[in-house]
Amino acid sequence: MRSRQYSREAVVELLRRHHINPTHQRIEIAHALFTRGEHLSADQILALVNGRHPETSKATVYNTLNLFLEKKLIREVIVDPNRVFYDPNTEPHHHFYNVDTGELTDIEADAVRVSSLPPLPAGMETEGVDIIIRIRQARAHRG
Amino acid sequence: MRSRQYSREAVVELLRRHHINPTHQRIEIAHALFTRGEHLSADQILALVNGRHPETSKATVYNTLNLFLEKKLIREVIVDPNRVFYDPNTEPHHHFYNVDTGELTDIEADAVRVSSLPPLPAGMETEGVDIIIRIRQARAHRG
DNA sequence: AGGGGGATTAGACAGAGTCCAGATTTTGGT
DNA sequence: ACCAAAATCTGGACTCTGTCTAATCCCCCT
Repeated sequence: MRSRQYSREAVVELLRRHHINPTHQRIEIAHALFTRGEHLSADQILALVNGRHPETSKATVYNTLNLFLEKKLIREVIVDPNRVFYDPNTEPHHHFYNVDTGELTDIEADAVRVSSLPPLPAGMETEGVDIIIRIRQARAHRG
Repeated sequence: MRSRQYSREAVVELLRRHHINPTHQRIEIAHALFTRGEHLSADQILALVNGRHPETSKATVYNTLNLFLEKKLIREVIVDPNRVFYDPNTEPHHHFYNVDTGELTDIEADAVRVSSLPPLPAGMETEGVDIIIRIRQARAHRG
């Protein structure tokens, strides 16, 4: 998933597979997320897509990201109180969160084993398990 | 931790133990959190504290909660993109998050076992591990 | 060419949280 | 008790993320 290069055609294909009508803006937004392969905030995406001169409005970026979420093309990561990160990697996986820098790093799902999940409340089902390991510069390495 | 009754004196004692100067407002805010024993948002706390007539400003509620966090009297739970929840339980534990209702429920730490933590990036140390199990009404039980 | 529906837009709006400068309370020394 | 200094609290303006709305645009179909 790391920073693979996606052609515009490949992105169109990807959108189609997820039943998303591939418009210009949607292609650009998906392209930004998938070729970067990184966790990006809506703001960062807005900036990326409008690199040289404005092409896509704020409203469209938000609409599109929510559409992508709904169609399960991407995932959201809620870890920073200030903003949501969007993650092009929908495989089950977890995250390191650097509390000093705000940087997010993937942890492969099978690098962590969670045993003995507690019983769910009656009539409930699991939608997903998020594990966030908050890390920081070790004391010995700090000023 | 569930909804124990705290006297004002007990709260003052608690604050002192955490090296927090116990002012009126701080006592009221801590009292609200600890006798409820629940996850509350800043907004909910503001409303609770100002029950009958205004006593504490929004700025003070935010300042105080951040002070409590710093002094590790409480913990924050980041799970809802719209607001932060403050948790009076600082024992290691995890959460069920009902995505339909926004309700948070504790999971005792030893009800979950995480084995084989991946290696941390060099020079980093763990600050904490948050596990959030997102749950919803099971299909069979939905409309 | 004309019409219809989905997509996009700018800008107003909403809500959480921060900042600031002035007012108030607390503290400590005498 | 009194005063000054320090700490705390306050309202209100402000910022930032995200949503809403009404108008416009674009594209396909006939």
